[in-house]
Amino acid sequence: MSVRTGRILPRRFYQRAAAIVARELIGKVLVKGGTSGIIVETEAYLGENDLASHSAVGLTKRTQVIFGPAGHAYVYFSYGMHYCMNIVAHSPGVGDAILLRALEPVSGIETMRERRGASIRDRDLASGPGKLAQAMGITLEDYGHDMTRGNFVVREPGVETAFEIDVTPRIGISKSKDLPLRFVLRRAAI
DNA sequence: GTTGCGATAGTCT
DNA sequence: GACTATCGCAACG
Repeated sequence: MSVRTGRILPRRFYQRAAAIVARELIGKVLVKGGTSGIIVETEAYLGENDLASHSAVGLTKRTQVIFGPAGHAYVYFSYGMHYCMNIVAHSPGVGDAILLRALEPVSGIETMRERRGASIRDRDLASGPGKLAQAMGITLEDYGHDMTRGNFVVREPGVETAFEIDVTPRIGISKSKDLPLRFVLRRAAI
């Protein structure tokens, strides 16, 4: 099954504040190899002044990429068992990033099921940060990858459709938890 | 449908 | 040595 998609999002798309990029990533298509999915949930992390952000601890070996140029992948290992996928935003030195929290699978669904488990339902294949990374086969090997090149990119959707975006506080953090920086594609009423 | 909890390892203090 | 940008399962209703 082939799925029509539009152009790769250019570097300048990412060279803006994380909150704006996070909102505009909703409805775009994450593509890696033969797998792809519509981005339906993101969170913005705002750099050094945002205590919930990894960049708040400053420049370390782990956080180097967040302080680099926009449009690169920041992947980290969490809770001893999950990878989480972020894309760096804004300008070098700022430390902005967007966490990709959930996808709606589009293609390569059988590949995703091989990675996630044979009995997993489509809607649960990538319905969380750790699940998204597992379904797409994202690991530390993707740390620093340029998301405007290669076979791991974000594209415009093939067909533009109207949708609404809900904005809520971020999930699973203990600091700065009240900021409205989580963006969710609102499913059309069935 | 919901809530509660244990697993597990890298990173920083 | 504490903490974590999580998940899946088990128990319940």
